[in-house]
Amino acid sequence: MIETGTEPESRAERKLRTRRAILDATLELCADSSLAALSLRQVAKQVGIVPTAFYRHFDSIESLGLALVEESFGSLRALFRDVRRSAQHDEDIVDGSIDALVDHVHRRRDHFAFIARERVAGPSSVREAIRREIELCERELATDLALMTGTDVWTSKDLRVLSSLFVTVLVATAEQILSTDRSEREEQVIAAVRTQLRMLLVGVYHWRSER
Amino acid sequence: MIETGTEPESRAERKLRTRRAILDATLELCADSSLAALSLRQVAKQVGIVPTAFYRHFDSIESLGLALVEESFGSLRALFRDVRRSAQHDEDIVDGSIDALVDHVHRRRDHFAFIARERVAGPSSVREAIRREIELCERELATDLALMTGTDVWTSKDLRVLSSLFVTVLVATAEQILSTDRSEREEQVIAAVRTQLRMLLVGVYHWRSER
DNA sequence: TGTACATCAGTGAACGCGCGTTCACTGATGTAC
DNA sequence: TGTACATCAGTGAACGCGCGTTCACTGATGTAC
Repeated sequence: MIETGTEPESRAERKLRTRRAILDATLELCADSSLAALSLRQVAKQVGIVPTAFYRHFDSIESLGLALVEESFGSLRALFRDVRRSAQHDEDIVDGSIDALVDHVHRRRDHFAFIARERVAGPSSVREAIRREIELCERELATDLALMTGTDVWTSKDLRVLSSLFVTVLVATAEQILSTDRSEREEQVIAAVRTQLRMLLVGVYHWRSER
Repeated sequence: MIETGTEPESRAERKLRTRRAILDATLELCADSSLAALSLRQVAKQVGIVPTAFYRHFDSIESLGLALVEESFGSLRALFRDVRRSAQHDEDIVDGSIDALVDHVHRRRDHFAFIARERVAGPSSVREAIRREIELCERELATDLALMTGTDVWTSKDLRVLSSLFVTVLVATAEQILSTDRSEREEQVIAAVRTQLRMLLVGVYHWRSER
């Protein structure tokens, strides 16, 4: 088979491209409102297909939401990987983690905004899916923390509780960065979080688990 | 004027009662979906008035949302008052604060659920109003903390940052309690938060502000 | 106290609009021979 | 390679429905005299 300059697109490829366009259009529209307030027709219009063509890709807006949860947690896992990496290599764990967080929120603002919103306002199946993913992140972080601390001082239960607190602070910080328009204000948010994590680390340093 | 057994209701009183019914109906309907997904007609139907009568009380669903923010922060301020009281009188600040939080979330579940959701998913004016109220809470808490700690050790800036961290944890805890259906799971959440606050307090105890 | 008029919370018909979903279809792409 | 048929992403008309908002209204309550 002789290859011509422009590759013809197969049917499967075209379908994937449309699916991609639906996901992107939904993220874009969700920047303003929540999934629950989004209509199938709005999405179709944004994509440039007829409303009924939507059904070739998703059953409903809700199942589209579940697909977006899966996709968005790609970004979040990448963030956690970077935070972990910074904890191992950087001289300052706090600054490294915050830099990673800020960087990821800026780069995939759409994913973070989607998760932040649908985490509390989405359809219950979407909320549950997000809750599950966040718990997974907490467990992974607890495993990493176990390697960094002595198990003689920290029980696995306390590690789990600590990692949950870290995740809470990270989520809250991401939300604050998202709702911050002026970059001057963002500097303040970052400085505040830096201090908060330092306070927390002082507590961690002196903590002894009851056993 | 001779008083009869059943007091006749004045026009103003009736109007207030309908307004109350609209606010209650909205809180009830918001338990399932967000304000943005709520229609004026659904609210009117729940109240038992004709859709157009809604306009006698509110311009739009959005201004109704702003009224609910104001009302809901009545509950939250009461919570903060109780947390403050427990901090002064109880032998254990952490347990006292958590008890107050759990109690308030149970008693005004509707208000807390409304704020938790609309804080991120509501119309932008509602989000801003909630943001403002939460900042107010943080400032009040910082003032209280100033009385409890020596200002020689804590700068006012650090107190503000610390109170922001406390509020973040309280908000996250309220959200977790709200999304917890089984009471067994709630016990776990409470136990985890208790440990988290203790870790944080250890940090606070050893903290020295840079100056 | 009685009367005449003003106020205004709530009514009900009507409007044009966007919604999700159905259905039969088109025509390019893929496959079997 | 050529042909005949199958697949299926996307089309377009149509449906009944709930939406926000307009408008003229009703009739009980309130007020001025």
